Amino acid sequence: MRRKKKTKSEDLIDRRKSQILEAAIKVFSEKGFEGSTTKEIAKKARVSEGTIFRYFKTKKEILIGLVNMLTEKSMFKFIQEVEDGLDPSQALKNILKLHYNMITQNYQLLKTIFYEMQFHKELREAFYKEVVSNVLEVIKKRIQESGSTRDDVPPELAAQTLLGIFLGITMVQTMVEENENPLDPDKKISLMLDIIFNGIKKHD
Amino acid sequence: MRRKKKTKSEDLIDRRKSQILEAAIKVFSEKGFEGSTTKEIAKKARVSEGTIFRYFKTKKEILIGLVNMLTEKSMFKFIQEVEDGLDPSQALKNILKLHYNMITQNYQLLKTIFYEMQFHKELREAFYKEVVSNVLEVIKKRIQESGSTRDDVPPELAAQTLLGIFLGITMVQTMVEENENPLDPDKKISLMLDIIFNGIKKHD
Amino acid sequence: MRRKKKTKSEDLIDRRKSQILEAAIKVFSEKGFEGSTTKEIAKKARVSEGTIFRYFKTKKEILIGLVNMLTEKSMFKFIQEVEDGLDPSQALKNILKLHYNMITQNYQLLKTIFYEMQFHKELREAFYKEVVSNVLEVIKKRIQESGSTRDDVPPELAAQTLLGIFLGITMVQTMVEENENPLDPDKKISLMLDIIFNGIKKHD
Amino acid sequence: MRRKKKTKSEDLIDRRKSQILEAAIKVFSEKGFEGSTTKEIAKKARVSEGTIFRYFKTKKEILIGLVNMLTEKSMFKFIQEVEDGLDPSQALKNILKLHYNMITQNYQLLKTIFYEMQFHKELREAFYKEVVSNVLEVIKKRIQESGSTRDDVPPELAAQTLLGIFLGITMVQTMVEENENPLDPDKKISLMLDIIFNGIKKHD
DNA sequence: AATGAATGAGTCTTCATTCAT
DNA sequence: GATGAATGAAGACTCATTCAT
Repeated sequence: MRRKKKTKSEDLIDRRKSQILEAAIKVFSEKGFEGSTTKEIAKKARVSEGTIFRYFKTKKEILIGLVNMLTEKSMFKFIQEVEDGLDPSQALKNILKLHYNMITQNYQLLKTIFYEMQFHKELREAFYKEVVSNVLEVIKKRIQESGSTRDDVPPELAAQTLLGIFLGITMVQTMVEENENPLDPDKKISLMLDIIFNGIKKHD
Repeated sequence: MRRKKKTKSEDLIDRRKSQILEAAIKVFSEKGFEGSTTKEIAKKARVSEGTIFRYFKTKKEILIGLVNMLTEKSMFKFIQEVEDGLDPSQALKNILKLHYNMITQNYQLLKTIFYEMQFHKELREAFYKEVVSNVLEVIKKRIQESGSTRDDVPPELAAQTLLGIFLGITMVQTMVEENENPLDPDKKISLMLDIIFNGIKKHD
Repeated sequence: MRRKKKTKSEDLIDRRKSQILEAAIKVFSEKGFEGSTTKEIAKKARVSEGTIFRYFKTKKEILIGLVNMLTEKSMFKFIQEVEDGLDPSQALKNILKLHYNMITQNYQLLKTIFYEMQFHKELREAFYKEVVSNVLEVIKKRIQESGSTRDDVPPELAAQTLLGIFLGITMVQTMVEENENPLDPDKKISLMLDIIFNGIKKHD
Repeated sequence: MRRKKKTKSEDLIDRRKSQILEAAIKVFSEKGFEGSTTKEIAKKARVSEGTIFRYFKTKKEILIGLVNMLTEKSMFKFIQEVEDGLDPSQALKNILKLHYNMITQNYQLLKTIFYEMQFHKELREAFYKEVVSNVLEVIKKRIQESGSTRDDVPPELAAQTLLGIFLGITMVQTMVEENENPLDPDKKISLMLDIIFNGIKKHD
């Protein structure tokens, strides 16, 4: 109960925090963590610099707040909401498709978070606890229950591989596309999924 | 001949540059680009701060110098030196194994380079020209000449996928391993390769 | 009305700016532009170094701000306020006397501005637009309307000559006086004016 | 004797010094004292930076060396060499014409010297002793012996005025010409001289 | 609670000067 | 004597954080 009931002032606090975090997403996405200034975040959030420090003790805390927001705003949660009844490989495809979009859409921010994780233990822990472990768990479950994966692949590794594949591919593609001509996103994702499921080897 | 013969002073310059770059690798790897100071690099390189700027006009140039070093020191070149006669999938495995080690060993630095690429065009271009395009080319060639890949997978995509898979997996594993127990690297890579070739789907 | 009414914060800004500019006058006058440090200006203005850069984006802007201050504080404007009814040569004398004092009082600063103008286009333009052109215009007008100058002297040249004479004489006198004994300023200016009007040639 | 006889090595020293000073003239003229680097002077003089400091203890000494060179190279001496028999006012005109050219030609350098004099006593003294006092003396003498100047003008002041007039006019003209169209130099100097001799007042 | 002016530690970078070769 | 690599002090400028209003 308590969880859901909030006093007015708590509400206000949350609103202010969100306001700041929304602004931070944009600024961090565009300029990275170090490249962003609290001044700019304040401006974009239409509050004063002082206010920011009322709600977040330090600049770093804003970034951590962002990670928490990611899950609260269920950017990742939806992964668990894919319907259950589906053909497993199709379900996985759906998951991955959504996942792909999410990563694509929040690519800049995620990159910043991923990067800064190296330097800030709190951030690393928050991100792992809030995001990674969930994602891995879901994927793992899906793979297992689909029953269609090879027996010699431990589900953990499969899940990690899957997540890594998506992250990495997205990164590389972003890089490549700036220099070469981009492929049709839909075709691209289909092919990637096909590769993941069937491998690149020719089967006769 | 002339190419290889260097004057004493050229040698010295190179040595100093290396000295600074080696230090920069450590510092950048540990603290990232923005988090590093030229002062600390100087200290670790056991030269004065002024000396750094004799050899690199700006801090950013150090990072670019690092990218060039990566190729010059043939961290990536070896890819082309894998013997030709091998069974193609085995050759690819060898390549990837080496590649994997390289990425693992320089993971922190690569992450920094990848990340900063967003903000520095020169770096982006240098890295793409020196590293990415080469890697992609080699992988593509290998995949093609192996003749064993599916016809419906464009080699470019396959190559990109491969590169991305390795980068992404490495990232995820680094994250995961900090929180869980690491797997045996050899087994891990074998499995990953297997996945890449054969996919995760069960074949009967 | 509105023009003159300033909000409190505008007032404060102006006060801070003035505070810094006053300090800058002293420091620049004493040590020149390059010889001055923002640190010293800050100290003399009793603000932190950071504050300086709140009000002036760069050190150079302080110098430009000084030029604007010169006119805003009507150090030069008064030239136009000399009464009109006077005997023209007397009016000019008054003008020049005031001018002389102003130049003398701000000699060091003016020298710095003059000098740095070589290297900073913005400064050159600001100074020319704000000061020189005005001065020249006024002097020219006065000379013309006095009707008492020779017809073969183009007013522009006469005006330039006048301005130059004062600047140059002030410079030389400053130099000379350090080594020899100074003359009575009033006598000096009278004589100079006389020379300018009547020339150095003996007329019988 | 000793004065004129120089050992070989003294000769060499002088040559090196000249070499450096010639370079310094160019660099200082273009970039001012603070804006110039010993590195650039060294480069232009085709010596190493270290060599510069063999011949001049400090950068400032180069500037002082330049002042001495000015007189030694008789940039100002010629003033005394104007023929004696001439009509006095014509002689003065010649002097001033030469003077004018000299100032014009070395304007940039002189400006730098003038400016830096404020901050360096040694320089100020050197310049006054070597240059100013000479010039003043000559002009004064000329004015006096011409017998054609007004009795109420003390020769010192007349001389100072003259020198100041030329310096100042040159400065102003340089400034003005950048913004407006330049006058024909010959006409300009004639007019200026005329003004100096006859004043700007109309004589009937 | 909110503001935004003020702070000052910390950054990259420059350059006169020194010194080993 | 000459070199030019190395030094390190010093400078302009930035920005997270604080605090008086």
